[in-house]
Amino acid sequence: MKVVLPDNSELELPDGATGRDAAAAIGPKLAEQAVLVRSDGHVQDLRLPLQDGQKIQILTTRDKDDPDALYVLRHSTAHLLAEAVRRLYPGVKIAIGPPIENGFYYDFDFPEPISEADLERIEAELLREIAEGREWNREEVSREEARRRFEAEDEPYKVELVDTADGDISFYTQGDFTDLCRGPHLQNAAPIKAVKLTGLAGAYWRGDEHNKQLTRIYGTAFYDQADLDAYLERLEQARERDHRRLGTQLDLFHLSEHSPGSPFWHPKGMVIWNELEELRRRENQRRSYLEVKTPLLYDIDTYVTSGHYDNYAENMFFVEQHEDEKRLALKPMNCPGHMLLFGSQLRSYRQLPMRFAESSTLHRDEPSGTLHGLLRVKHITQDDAHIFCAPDQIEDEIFACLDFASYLYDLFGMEARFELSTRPEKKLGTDEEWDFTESALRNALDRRGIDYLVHEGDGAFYGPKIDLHMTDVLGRSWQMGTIQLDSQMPARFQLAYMGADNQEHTPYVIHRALLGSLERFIGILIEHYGGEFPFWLAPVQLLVLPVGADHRGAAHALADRLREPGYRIEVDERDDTVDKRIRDAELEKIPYVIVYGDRESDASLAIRERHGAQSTKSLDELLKDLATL
RNA sequence: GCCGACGUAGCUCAGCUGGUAGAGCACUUCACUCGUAAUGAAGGGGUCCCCGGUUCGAGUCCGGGCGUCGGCUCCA
Repeated sequence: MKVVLPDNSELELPDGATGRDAAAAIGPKLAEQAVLVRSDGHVQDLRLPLQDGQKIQILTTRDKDDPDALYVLRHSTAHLLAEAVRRLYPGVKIAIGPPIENGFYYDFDFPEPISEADLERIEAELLREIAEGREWNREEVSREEARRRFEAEDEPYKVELVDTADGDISFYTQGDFTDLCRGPHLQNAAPIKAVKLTGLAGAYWRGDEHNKQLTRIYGTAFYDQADLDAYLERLEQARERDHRRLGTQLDLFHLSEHSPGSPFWHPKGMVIWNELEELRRRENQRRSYLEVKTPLLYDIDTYVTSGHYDNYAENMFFVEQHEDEKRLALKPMNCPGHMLLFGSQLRSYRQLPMRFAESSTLHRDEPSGTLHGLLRVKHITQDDAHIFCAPDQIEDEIFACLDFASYLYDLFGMEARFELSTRPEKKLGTDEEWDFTESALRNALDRRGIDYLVHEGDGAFYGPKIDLHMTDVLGRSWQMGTIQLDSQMPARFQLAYMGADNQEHTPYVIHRALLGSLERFIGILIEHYGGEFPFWLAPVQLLVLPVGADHRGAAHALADRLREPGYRIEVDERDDTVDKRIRDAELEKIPYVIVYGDRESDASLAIRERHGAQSTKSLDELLKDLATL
């Protein structure tokens, strides 16, 4: 048989030859360094036979940055971790240990809890294994055989995995440790040149909080110590951009135990907030949204009608009342208020689509342990809107929302990921209704030319949705905007509009927030820009820096001239050196510094941009240039 | 909510096996009046997260609570 190599040459091999045989046929060095076979984008274990005519690429330890090569390396390291843990902690049960982005983990059920201090000795044991040398052997076994072996070893999690695994079952063995695994794996442990155990966490078996919580050990591995060092260095740099750090450094906001999950916005942070609010208001207005304001508190009956009382009560804040008063709760979402507003008058089909926009404050009592800087808060302000429309208007309205969202994210140079979630198992409405609403969303996405992921079964019980996701500086994904189609809530509130047929009809409603919560959006925005906001968002846009005390008067006069058209400008007349004040302006990430001394006049200003680029401009030129930003 | 860690000056952090708290930056004052990333000196500043316990004595040890961080689950 023949296989095709990356340069399109053909390699003649005996029938049944494996990837390793192919590597050996090419050269002994390649055979030694090979880590896996890649074929049409799929990874394949070196130990598996090749097919006649198969196109193959043999990855080696030299492909040290290749994601597939790293994946295999880390997968094998996870097995070594399990071997080490089992040796050090008799009675431990092993669960599952896959490679993940940037590393791997393995889940264990320890007889006694362990703490981070244990990681050190586990890591030492793991390194010892590598130094000692390990080779992996692959074998295929029957389901019965696999089950028998894990039962004999008293590994209940593995037994469960065998029972639910589909396809053939394979085992990988290194040293005296055998694990159920699909592979592929390294030939031996020699290529693992750098390992670090990075963390310890609880994780529910099979990701279900009703199951037992296991102990997860995270780690990472590389083909080269320098790559591990570089990775840790990158992590350190990412922390520099963390919005929590920058929020303090740039004096934008702070969080306090006096009100967990509710940011205190400082004057400079508020500038960004207000600019976003202005953007929201202006763009909503351009798209015929109608701004409204609805109450923060509602009686329980309202939440019973909306369904929040039954489905969301544990996330809501209830207000203590005098005994003779109605019980009230803070709104966790704007929809009930907008339903009541729509229902307060008789509506005609001629008014549809009717788009109510509001960005008032929402409160959600998030589970402790889930709060996270600005990215997960209890005090939420969405750029929210509810669009009431007739069935034949849904697709166009969804399209317009998608278009609007793309406009906003483009404005910031952000790339959001779009994700469509379809009907869940527990749902209201018929399959025909879901067919109709899901296809409206898909059509709108396709028409707008948006690539999207599909999460089958992840929709809300009342309708399908499209979510927008962004990634924070540490690689974690956060939901930003959401566009949800709902046929249930209008009916629950008995909303109706008079149709052309003089009959009452129930409108559909689209719940949509595009930036999502302003708190979260600003958090992501801070990290996106690393604190270096574009001119229009910068809390302080220009700083005038008088060289000596004699120049203070002129500096203030200049600042007044620039403040007039609305620019945010400050004068730094502290008794410090120019160097010192330049440095502070740089740390504050102010876009423009104007140094003003004996050499300057309105006809000739010394402008310094962030990072040091200098130029000379007249005041008129400067004003003209700023107007284009 | 769950697992693990952490909580010391405005910020970043040090404080060994228990003996009554420290640095850098920031702040104030003084001198210097300065040309594109830190001028020098002096000074002020702390219920060591909270409550309880052990102890002659707790920032340090133990228990509980609150908050934060890394994950899990859940969510914008």
